Amino acid sequence: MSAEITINQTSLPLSENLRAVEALKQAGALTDTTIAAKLDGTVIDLTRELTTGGTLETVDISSEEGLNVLRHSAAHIMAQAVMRLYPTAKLAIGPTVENGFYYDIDFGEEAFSSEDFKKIEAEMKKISKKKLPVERKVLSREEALAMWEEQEEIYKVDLVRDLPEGETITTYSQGEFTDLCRGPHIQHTGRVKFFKLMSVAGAYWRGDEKNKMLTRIYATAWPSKEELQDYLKRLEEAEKRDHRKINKVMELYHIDDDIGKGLILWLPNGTVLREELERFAKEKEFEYGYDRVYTPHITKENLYQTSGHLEHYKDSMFPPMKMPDEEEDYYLKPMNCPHHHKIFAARPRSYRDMPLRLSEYGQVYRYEKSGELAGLLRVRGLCMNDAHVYCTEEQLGDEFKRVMQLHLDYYKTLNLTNYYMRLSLHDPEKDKFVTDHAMWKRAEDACQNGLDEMGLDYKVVRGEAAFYGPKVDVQFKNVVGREETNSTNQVDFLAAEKFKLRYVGTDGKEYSPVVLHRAPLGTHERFISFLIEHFAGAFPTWLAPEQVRLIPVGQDFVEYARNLQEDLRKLRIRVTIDDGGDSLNKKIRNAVTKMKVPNLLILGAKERENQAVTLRRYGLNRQESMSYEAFKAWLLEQIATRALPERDTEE
RNA sequence: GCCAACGUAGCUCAGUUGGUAGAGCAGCUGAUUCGUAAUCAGCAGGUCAGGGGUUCAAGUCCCCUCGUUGGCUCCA
Repeated sequence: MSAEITINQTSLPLSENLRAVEALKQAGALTDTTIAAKLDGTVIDLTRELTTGGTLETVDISSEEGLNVLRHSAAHIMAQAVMRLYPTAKLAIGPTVENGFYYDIDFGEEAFSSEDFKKIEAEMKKISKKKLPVERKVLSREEALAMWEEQEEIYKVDLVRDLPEGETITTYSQGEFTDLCRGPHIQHTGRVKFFKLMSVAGAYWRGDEKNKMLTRIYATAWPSKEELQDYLKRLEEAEKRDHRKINKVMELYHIDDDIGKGLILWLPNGTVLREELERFAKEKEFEYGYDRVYTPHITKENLYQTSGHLEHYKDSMFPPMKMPDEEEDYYLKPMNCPHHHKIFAARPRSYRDMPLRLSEYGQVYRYEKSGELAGLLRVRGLCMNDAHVYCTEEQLGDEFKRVMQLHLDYYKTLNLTNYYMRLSLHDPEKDKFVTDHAMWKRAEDACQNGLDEMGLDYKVVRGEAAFYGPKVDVQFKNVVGREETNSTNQVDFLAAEKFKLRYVGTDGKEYSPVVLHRAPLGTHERFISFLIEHFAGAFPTWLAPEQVRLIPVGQDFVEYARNLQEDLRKLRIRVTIDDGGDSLNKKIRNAVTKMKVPNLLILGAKERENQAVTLRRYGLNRQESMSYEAFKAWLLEQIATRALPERDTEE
């Protein structure tokens, strides 16, 4: 027996309708496993939810979940199309991901590339047109194994073998195609009409480097043509904001083959961004009671033996430098921590020194694998907004919160909101972590309580902690959807032991300090790549490589412009004059579309007579005439307060 | 590092079945001196990433190297 529940809107949660299902069930009217709910024309099999014993109240199929079902079904259709065209291919897994889905496939000896997308899409369209009904079957473990073994679907066999005892094994079939799947699925293949194969990539079976590399096909699917087109349009728009694209026009940095991949040459414009950020950090850190230090870029081997980095992270360090007349090797430093620890240990410390906060924009080098490098996002030479806070265990909670507050200050000034916080705790099962569980617990509580007391949202991840302690990472999603850690705040109670860090307490006895590692502004490289995309290159005045551009309407007014330029430069304003032969229109166009200069001053007879300027700000439609003195005051205020750009329309 | 794709002028890209390189923008020169998003004309610019091979002939086909991109793995 089967039943269908019909609702009118995709966006409407199903819980109310599900209540009705439950009522029917209790009345004994529904006993079979083929109950389906109709979701805006798309029929979804709710069997899984109904048969796994969970209460129906917990199943809230919002439109987003409906999309997932659609996409998962699209993955099946793609797999079916692939099997028709490549009968010897072996299927692995095909889950949904944000905005789409993928399927991992072993094509064996056959070469596969995006050239083949067209014929797969054509075959998928055929399958869709046939409106093949999707059927669910429950199999015993033996039946399932026998079926996949016969078809030599080795990955499916592997998957079935790994299913936990007692798990119901289900398959979904459409036409000649059957796949191992939990469901739920749409009722027939005709529901999937709007899809596009996006890219092909390699992926290790089960995500393990030692396993065979399979071919992963990424694709997207949507309920309507409009939504599909919208999505593709959004991707296109996002690509325009890609920091590598904007860099080409704004000339911020350069990577040169002769210098090496992942090694950044900062051009004058990019250097301004670095220096302004650094200035900002110095001011903030001064307010928060940090002391600045400088440390060398290389160090003797022994230091990294002490720190444990040579043991844990040797692979991502540049190889050692052999010295002709010294026995010990030198390394380029991959992090600043040990250097700062040595500053702490440079003289005896007392509780009166605590908390000691040492900060540095520290240059480090990491030998990232070549395939992992990406523009400014992943590089081999990076400059870190680093600092270490040495405090007593009693101070830990407050210091932790203070660091988090510093993060929030930065984000507020830069108008960053597209992030989430991730609290990484240790996994007691794994031996990667030190064994002092009481210590871990105290440190983890300090973090968690700190976050809670500050009312911050965060996600807890077990087993992601550093080997020396728990941490809070702030994850940002960049414009093309890649998620990266941009800031970090880590508790370290191992450093004291390793580096023999001690302070004398009020009772004259020696104690170990707790160390906080923190980098709210991450590294210049990654943070700036993120800022370029965040502002789409149209930086606030305080950060903009070019803060003001003077545009005389004709040659007669160049001299007036020069006078203003000279005056503004005395105020440390980054100002240029466009005195070229272009038309006024062209000059404005250049200033707006290329460097996205936040402030343009149009200078002609009117302005010169009144010692005035006409201000045209980036992103604002109106422009304003004012006295030069008034403009200066306004500009300095903008810079001093690190004012955010204003916009007339959402970009 | 692995899988795949790509690499033509500073940038964005054309370049048919192999017959020895082309446009727009940028640059330079000249004219224009302009009041709010591209003034006109001319000039110059390339060992087609590098190396090897097939061929009478290679930007086009094959191999290797380097680099870039999308993923995977990694990310102190």
